[in-house]
Amino acid sequence: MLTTHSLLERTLGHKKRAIRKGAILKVEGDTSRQTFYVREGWLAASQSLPDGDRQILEFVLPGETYDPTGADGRTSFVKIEAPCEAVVVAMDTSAWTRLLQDHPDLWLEERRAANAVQARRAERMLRMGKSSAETRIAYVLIELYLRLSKGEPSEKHGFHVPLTQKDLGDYAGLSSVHVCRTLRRLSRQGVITTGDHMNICVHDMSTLADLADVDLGTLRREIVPTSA
Amino acid sequence: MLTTHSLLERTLGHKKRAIRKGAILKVEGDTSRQTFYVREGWLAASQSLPDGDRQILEFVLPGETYDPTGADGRTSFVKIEAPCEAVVVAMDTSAWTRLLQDHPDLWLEERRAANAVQARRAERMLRMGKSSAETRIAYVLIELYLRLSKGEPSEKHGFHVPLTQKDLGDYAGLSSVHVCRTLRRLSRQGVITTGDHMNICVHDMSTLADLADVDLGTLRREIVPTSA
DNA sequence: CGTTCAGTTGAGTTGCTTCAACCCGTGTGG
DNA sequence: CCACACGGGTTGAAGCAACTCAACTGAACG
Repeated sequence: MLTTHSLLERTLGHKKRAIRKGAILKVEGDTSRQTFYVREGWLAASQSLPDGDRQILEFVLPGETYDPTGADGRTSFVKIEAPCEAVVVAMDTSAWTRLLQDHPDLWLEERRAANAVQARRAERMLRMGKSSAETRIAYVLIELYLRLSKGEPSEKHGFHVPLTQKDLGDYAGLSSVHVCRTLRRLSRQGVITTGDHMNICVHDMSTLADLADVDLGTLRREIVPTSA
Repeated sequence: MLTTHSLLERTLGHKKRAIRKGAILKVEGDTSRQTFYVREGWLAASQSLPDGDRQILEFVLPGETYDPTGADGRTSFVKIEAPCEAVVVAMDTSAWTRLLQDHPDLWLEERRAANAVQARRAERMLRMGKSSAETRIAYVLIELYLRLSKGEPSEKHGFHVPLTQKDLGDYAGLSSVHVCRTLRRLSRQGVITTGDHMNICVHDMSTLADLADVDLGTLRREIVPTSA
């Protein structure tokens, strides 16, 4: 089975670039038509209001690609930055598109990944529109956990989130102060513990799932692309 | 130029179905793998919380297609309903996918449409996360106006929204009561007037754009697919 | 040892929600 | 033909969740 990963490792691996924390890979409104593939670390795709408020639309995790092209096929309207150190491959979108058209397997895989992105945004929007801060944070933690553990459930449910609480707030639609309060409340309830630098350990996954209004199995099938 | 519209009108037109207002075309979690093409009227793709709260993710307008497939390639996790009378073509997603692979033009067109969907969700999420009710409503009105007028700016800026205020609220992330208050405020300010059954007329598009934190030209290029 | 950056916590404010009442146009059945 | 119910819109009042502002802590770093 040809996967995005194996193909890119073979053919484009030499183009990889190390990215510093806080680096901006692409600004809103430029026309360079790049598609990004993340090998290590995370990227954040965000959009901002004139007053500077930022909404993070998507985190791009290791092994994922992100094509920020807008509806005119030329311009990208999102900003892409690195919330932590990362290693990425930046490739020309038209080359990438040709590659996809030549490899139906790959195309299907990317189509599913795109569906997963849609589904994640949908779930997050649902909670941004209708749910409390506790539900939003619980959902975001579960989403990240599922994506990071890619269907291989670990025993400890511990994972590292290489983000500040401000970043997390910009993803969940909350202020950093309220992210802090909400994490503290979850931790006081014994659902999670937080370690240094946003190391999060989930102690009671089923309570967290309840808080997030989520069925774990269903959500996994919905938002984590299956390579099957 | 082969377009989705012309192709579907020729080959699939006979499969069209008339849909009654309030009809549910697809429930959350089914596996029927249908892609919808809307000829007349609107469809709404929504997702709900266990307690019944609903978030409308996308309106599907005449001439648009919508594929609700999730990340596992089988199941759809969104509900699709008709907020008003509609005429749609429901086709098998795998047939549709084959069609796309056989027609690169079509594929590109749909890819751009998908990019536009992403961009619209991004803009809406940005405002749901960071903006006031006034901004959210102003944005939604402009989004719908741009999509309905498809790059052909009309003089009068009047258009019909076949939705209840509850529907609009479920789209913008507000209660129906607050949608009402916000529309009244906009109308008191002279920016819009509202007629019977949600006939909306924008009198001061530039003020509305300011309220929405939007640049009209940029937004059009971003969220309205170009057939060029 | 001072500075900076992220997290934590308290106090006060506000914007949106909920609840509830009322209006109006439409449909419907006695 | 009138009575009534119903759905959707409008408005007021009250409550609360999340925000802002601000002060403090601790860790990291030159």
